[in-house]
Amino acid sequence: MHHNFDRYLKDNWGLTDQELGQLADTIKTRQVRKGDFLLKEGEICTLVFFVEKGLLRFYGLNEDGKENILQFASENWLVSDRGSVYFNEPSHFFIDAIEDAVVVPIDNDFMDLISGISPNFRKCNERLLHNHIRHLNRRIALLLGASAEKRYLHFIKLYPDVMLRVPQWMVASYLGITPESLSRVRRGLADKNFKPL
Amino acid sequence: MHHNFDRYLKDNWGLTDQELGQLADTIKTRQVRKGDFLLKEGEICTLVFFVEKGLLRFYGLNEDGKENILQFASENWLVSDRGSVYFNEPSHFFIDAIEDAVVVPIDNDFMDLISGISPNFRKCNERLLHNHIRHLNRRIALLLGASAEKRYLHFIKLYPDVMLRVPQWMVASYLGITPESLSRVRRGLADKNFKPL
DNA sequence: TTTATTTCTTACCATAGATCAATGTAGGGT
DNA sequence: ACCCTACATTGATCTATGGTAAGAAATAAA
Repeated sequence: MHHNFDRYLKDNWGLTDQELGQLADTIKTRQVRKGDFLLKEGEICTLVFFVEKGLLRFYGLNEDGKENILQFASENWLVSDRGSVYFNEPSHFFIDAIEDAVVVPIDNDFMDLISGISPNFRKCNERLLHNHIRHLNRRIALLLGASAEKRYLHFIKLYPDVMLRVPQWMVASYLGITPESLSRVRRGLADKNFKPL
Repeated sequence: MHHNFDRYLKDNWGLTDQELGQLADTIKTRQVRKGDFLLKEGEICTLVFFVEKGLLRFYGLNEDGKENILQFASENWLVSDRGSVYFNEPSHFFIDAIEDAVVVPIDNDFMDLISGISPNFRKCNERLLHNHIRHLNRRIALLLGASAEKRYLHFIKLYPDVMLRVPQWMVASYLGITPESLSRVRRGLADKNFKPL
């Protein structure tokens, strides 16, 4: 089962139905249960994961052992330590499942296969990378210059769906604050009669 | 004068001397004086700048009008709002010169030209993008989980050269703290007999 | 040189967010 | 129903960093 991935290949990587047919056999899915790891610190990340269903997180540990969530990935997102994949280096990060999930693991062979089959795959991939960079830049700008409340408001506007599916302490971790602080931020907003959704 | 850029084309974008010859005419340089802007908020960024000489900064303004420096770029670095270039969107950022500088502006035509000439240009560019993403991820992880002092120590280890060429308040802006705080952090380190360099 | 201008430091106080501890609440399993 | 575990809230206090203001030091300008 990988309908989402098929659609993704068409919409984002510019494959035709016919090209898709050629790949059908090579596409496997992988079941992941809540809490399972797809990547641990120190390992070399060899795969990019497409999220067919469920919700994953990409995070690191700081020196005090606290988790810092860099990215959430729900349906139709990619998640990976691209640096580790590309440079064959041990990763500093973890990937695990927040909900039971189904992912499509994409390895370099598969990438080569696609780029052989589909002429504009490389361009589409480049577009993804640029988009990724754009998001990271925005995130950095917010971390540098915006208060916890502003970052929270930005987050729920950008990822309202994720917001509803992850525990609050993970949102806090993504925002770079403690769960207690996030709770107070929310309280503050509620007092100013702010209505999420 | 663009020796650095020529070497860069060979070392990082895999061009041969011969291929380089074909491009020679199309490569122009641009003088920039301290304080001059290469990009302002609201403009669509159409160029990627290679820094032949000098030092630039890439930064944004938060709602209070405070500058948040996302990146410094000294000799042999690229600087640009890639998101704006790629998606033809108005940029949220500024690029200006911290020192008098010489840059090589790279437009999309030039990119197309290179990718026509050099077979492995696309791969090399992809490598750059991945490297960029890797840096941004590390930066985010630090902003989420490390103290001002840790971030500062990381910065001077990673960019000792930049450290010596920019005013301290810009380093502070890069770290996401005030100049006063950075001054105190440095004092604290000095008291613990920390010796930079 | 003298005078401006910018940058850096220091001292004092303010505040956002952290930490610790207690309580509340909801869902799952038995 | 009960207990258990995970999560969220709240209060009290603490700490890192921010804000302000003043002065020192460096740099540029006159």
